[in-house]
Amino acid sequence: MSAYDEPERTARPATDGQADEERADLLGRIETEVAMLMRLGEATRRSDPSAEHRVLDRAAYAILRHLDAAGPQNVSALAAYLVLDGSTVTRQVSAMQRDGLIVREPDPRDGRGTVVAPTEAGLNRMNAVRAARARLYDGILADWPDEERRVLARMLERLNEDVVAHARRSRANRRDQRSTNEDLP
Amino acid sequence: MSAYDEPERTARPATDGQADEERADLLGRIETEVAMLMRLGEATRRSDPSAEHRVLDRAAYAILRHLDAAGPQNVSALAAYLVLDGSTVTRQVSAMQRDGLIVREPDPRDGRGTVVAPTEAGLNRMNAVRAARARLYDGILADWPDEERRVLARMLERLNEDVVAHARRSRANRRDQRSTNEDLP
DNA sequence: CCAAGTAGCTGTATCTTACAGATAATTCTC
DNA sequence: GAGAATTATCTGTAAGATACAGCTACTTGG
Repeated sequence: MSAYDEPERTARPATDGQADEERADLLGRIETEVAMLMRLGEATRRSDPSAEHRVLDRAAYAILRHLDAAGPQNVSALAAYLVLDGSTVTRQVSAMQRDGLIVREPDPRDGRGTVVAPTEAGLNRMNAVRAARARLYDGILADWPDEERRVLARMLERLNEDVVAHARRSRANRRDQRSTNEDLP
Repeated sequence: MSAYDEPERTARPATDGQADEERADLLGRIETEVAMLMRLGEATRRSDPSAEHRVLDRAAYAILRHLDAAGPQNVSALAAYLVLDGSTVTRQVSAMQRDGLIVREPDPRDGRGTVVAPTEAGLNRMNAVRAARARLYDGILADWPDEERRVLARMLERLNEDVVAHARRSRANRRDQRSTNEDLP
C-alpha cells in the first residue's frame, strides 16, 4: 500500500519539458472526454426512442450480463465484479426477483449466502436490451468504419480494465484506512 | 415493438454472414464497455483519495470548464452545450453562486436572460479539480505508453462528438413529437 | 399593441447509489 | 469446542444528479 501514498514520480530529468507538457495535455483531454461521456450516459439512454432502455436499470442489466457470462453467483461476488456496494446489489436483486428476472436461493455451501441465477425471462429481457443498445450504437457510430470501431472497442476494454483495477485498489485502501482509524480513538 | 419479439436477425444475404456477425459483436463489445465505463463513473470519482472531487459536482465542473473555455454565457447556452435541461443548469448555477464560484448578472441584451461568468475562486477550484483528475488518470493509465494514450484521447473525442450529435438529434425529435401530439386532441 | 415564443426559476419526482447499522452464519484461535 | 473475529446479506436513510411541468417576466413579429 505504500506504492499508493507516493505520487509515484518525484524528481524527473528536467530535460524533456515539452514532452511532459504534452503528456499533461493528453491527460487533460482524456479526463475531459471521460467526464463528458459519463455525464452523457443518462441522456444517451433517454435519447433512445426504442424505450427498451426503460425496462432494465443500469445495474440490473449489468447483473444479468454477468450472470449470463459467468453463471450463478452470490451477491458479494456480483458486487465485487461490478464494483458496487453490496447493499446496492441486494436491492437490485430484490427488485429483479419481484419482476421475475432472477431467482434467489440459499447458498448450499454457505448458509449466509444467497445464490442468484437468471431466469429465462431475465435472459430474454437482457438480450432484447442488448439488441436495442447495439442498434443505438450502430446509429451513433454510423460514420465509423469497422476498423475504427475495432480500435474503439479495444481502447475501451483496456481503459475499463484499468479503471476497475484502480477502483478496487482504492476501495481496498479506504477499507484499510477505516479499520485502522477505528483502532485509534 | 414487433422488432422486439424477433431475435434481431431474420433472413439476410447469406453472402457475408461472417462479417455481419463480427460487426454485431463489435457493437456488443462497445456497448458493454461504454455502459461499464458510465457505471464506473461515480466509483472512480469516489475512489480518488485526494478528495478534490468532492468540491465540485459533475455539472458544476463541466460548467466552469466551459465558461473558462468559451467565456461568459447565459443559462440556455450552457444547457445546450452540456446537453442538460435548463432547470438543471439553473440549479447548479444557483448553488455555484452561493458558493462564490460564479457570478450572475442580467443579460444587457436580453432582459429575460442571465449571464453567468466564473469568478477567480471558481477558476481556481476548477483548476485544482482538473489537476487532481489528471493525477487520477495518470494513475489509472500508468501502464499506457504515450502513443496509446493519444489514440484513446482521439477515440473518446470522436465518440463524444457523435454521442452528443445523436443526443441532440433525438432530443429535437422528441420535442417535435411532443408538440405535434399536442395539436391532435 | 397583442399573440406567440423564449429564458429562467421552482416544485416535484425519479433513478442510482452509498454508508451505517442489524442479524445470522462461518471460520479462526486457543 | 467456546468465544472472538469475520463475512454475507438486508434495511433504513441520505445524497447526488437530473428531468418534466408549470409559472412569470420579457421579447418580438405582425
